[in-house]
Amino acid sequence: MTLSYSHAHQQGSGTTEVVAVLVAITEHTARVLTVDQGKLLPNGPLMPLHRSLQAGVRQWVEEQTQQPLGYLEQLYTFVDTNRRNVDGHALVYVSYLGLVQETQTPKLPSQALWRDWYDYFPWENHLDGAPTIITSFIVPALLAWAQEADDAITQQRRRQRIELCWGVGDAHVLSQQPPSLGASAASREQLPENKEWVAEHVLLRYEMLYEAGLIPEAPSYPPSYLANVSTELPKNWSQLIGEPMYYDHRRVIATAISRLRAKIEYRPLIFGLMPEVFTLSQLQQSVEALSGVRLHKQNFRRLLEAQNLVMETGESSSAQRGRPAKLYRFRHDIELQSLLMDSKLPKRK
Amino acid sequence: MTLSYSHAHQQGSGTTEVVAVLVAITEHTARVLTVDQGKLLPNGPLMPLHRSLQAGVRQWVEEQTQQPLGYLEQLYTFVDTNRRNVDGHALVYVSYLGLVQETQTPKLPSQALWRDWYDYFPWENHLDGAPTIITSFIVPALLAWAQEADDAITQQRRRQRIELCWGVGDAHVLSQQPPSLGASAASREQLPENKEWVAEHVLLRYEMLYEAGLIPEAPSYPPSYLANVSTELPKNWSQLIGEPMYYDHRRVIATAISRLRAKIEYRPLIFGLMPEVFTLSQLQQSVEALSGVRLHKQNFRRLLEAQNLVMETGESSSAQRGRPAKLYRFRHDIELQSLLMDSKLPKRK
DNA sequence: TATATTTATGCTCATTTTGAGTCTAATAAA
DNA sequence: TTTATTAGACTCAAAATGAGCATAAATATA
Repeated sequence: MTLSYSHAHQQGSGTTEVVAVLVAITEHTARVLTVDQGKLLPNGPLMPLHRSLQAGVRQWVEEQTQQPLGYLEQLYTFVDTNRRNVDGHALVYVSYLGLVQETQTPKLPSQALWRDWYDYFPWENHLDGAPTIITSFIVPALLAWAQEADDAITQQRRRQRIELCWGVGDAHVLSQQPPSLGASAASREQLPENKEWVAEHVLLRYEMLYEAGLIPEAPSYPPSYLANVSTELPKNWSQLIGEPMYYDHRRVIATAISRLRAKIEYRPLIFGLMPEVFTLSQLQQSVEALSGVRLHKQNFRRLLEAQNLVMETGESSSAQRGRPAKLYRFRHDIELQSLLMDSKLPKRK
Repeated sequence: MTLSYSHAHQQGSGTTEVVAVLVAITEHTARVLTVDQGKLLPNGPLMPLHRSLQAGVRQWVEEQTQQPLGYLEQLYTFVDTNRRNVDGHALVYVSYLGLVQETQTPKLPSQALWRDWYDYFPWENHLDGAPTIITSFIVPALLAWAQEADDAITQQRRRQRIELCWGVGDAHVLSQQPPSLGASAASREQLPENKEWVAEHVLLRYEMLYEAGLIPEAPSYPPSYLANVSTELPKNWSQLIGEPMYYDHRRVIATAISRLRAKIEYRPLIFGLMPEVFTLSQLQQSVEALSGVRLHKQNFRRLLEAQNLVMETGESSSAQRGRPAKLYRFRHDIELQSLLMDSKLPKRK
């Protein structure tokens, strides 16, 4: 692991760093801003001159990325015991989620780069259905990991976790359930009867892969237990499993996506990512880009209308092929309400 | 402000501290564990030997309070620029929420003390209806604060915030709306028509009081703007507004209550606060103690049943006066599911 | 020009969830 | 035995949800 310019400061006396996950949506794609060839998030030490953590984040982000950032929210605080200051104190880093409007993407410095966030989490993109990698490789590998546990209770618990996190059908099925009595009826029930995919469990899924040693950042990667069972990682596993990052920055992104996907369901955060005017379809596509799943169009509109968050501009857009869409803007007069009010989104289509 | 034993360590080179809000429910009352005469939360510096933040919290809490703690979750990270180490770095403190089971309350050291959390937030207890202090003092004082703003827009925004945070009737009413055309119909609508009290907005409410300079911790306390208007704080304001704490520890508790009230709606956190066996009424009372509002009994039970989180023990309890209640215990076989599954609670009665 | 294709938008309908009420059961205290 | 009190079963209307059909207004293509 090479030390990049952006964290060469770790030699000093400070032990606190801020790290930002900046999110924007361009071309219907959710992106995060990275530095150092996509291997790091914008970051910097908290310094005595900073009057708050937010101030520290804003200063470093603007310096490293020339990006004006609007909404900013604290995510989580990590400790990295592998990086210590001169006194032996471990590095503490406080992560933030920031939202950037599509239009506000000016000249970036050479080190900064917007990356599709699914480059880091390929399994989280269900816009065109569930990725095949889940059922073909991830779940089998995880089941091997479950089987590798010492006691039967841990094994069962791991299988349950796999089931709930990855929305796969009965874990019993996948873990060789003995053929039951009513053969015909039973085999019907053993069809790939998928459970629910919960979009906001991004962090749980990442942490499970990490724990199982299936991603390069994990200390136990590559996993040794696969040798004991019939499962095997494919040759191109390192591509399939997404791009690795330095330190735990990929986990920080997972935290950000989780938070964003969860919060967008009941707070109109999407405000912070849209341009001034937009069509309802664009709005929906943006939400879909974040959540990674398709939504039911009519219900999406019904909910929007009920919440009274947007207003027609009177104009319409013929940018697309079919019938021109009305243009809308957010109602800034209810800005404050929107921060407090619950505002739900429809379930997936 | 006196320096207590528990933070005499601030002279060293470390800049990171952990602070814990430990919550327990005893006698149907939600309590937090405090040290230093109820003026501080258990806290301690993060040291090089700690392998994680959690480890640091557990070590300090157990040392200062002899309290075994189960569930532990990170809350928020603050910076205190008033406290700095020898190198001039501001103190960073990471706060945690911990849940303690009622039964596990052993001998406390002399400095540790369980306190009713509504001692610090009297306005948050709506178990016997909305406290009179809200409409009689808090809201009038806040409206005076709104009026004190420079421009009309800020004034209106503040009134909106007050309305949404405190569930008071139309801000128009309280802020002298000009008499409308249909006098009789209008006066009807201007009755104390209460809006919704949102239990989980604890932090927003605390921060508004802080911003308005109405609580002792605020730098601008006591507020000067009250002289300009007819409103006046009562003599015993300092008692009415709850007990102050050192630093921002009261804000940390507000953060904890907010998180707990919000999360209990969709995660069965209440697990971590109950004894092994309990009646459904006890369970409901515990939830009510946390949320500060009464719940609809029948709907509470319906929801519990739907989620299948508890099972009958077969026995029943005649501890109370009326009909004996069946005893239940949590289903530990679905422990993991419960961490993931959504589990909602009914709205208030 | 006619027709298929796209996209936007309005409307319906069955089902589930929610809020709130009534009624019965089983005990202790009076 | 009566009364107060708490537990717990059942009902019902209103609202929210998930999923579909139908129509409108444009573009692309035959």
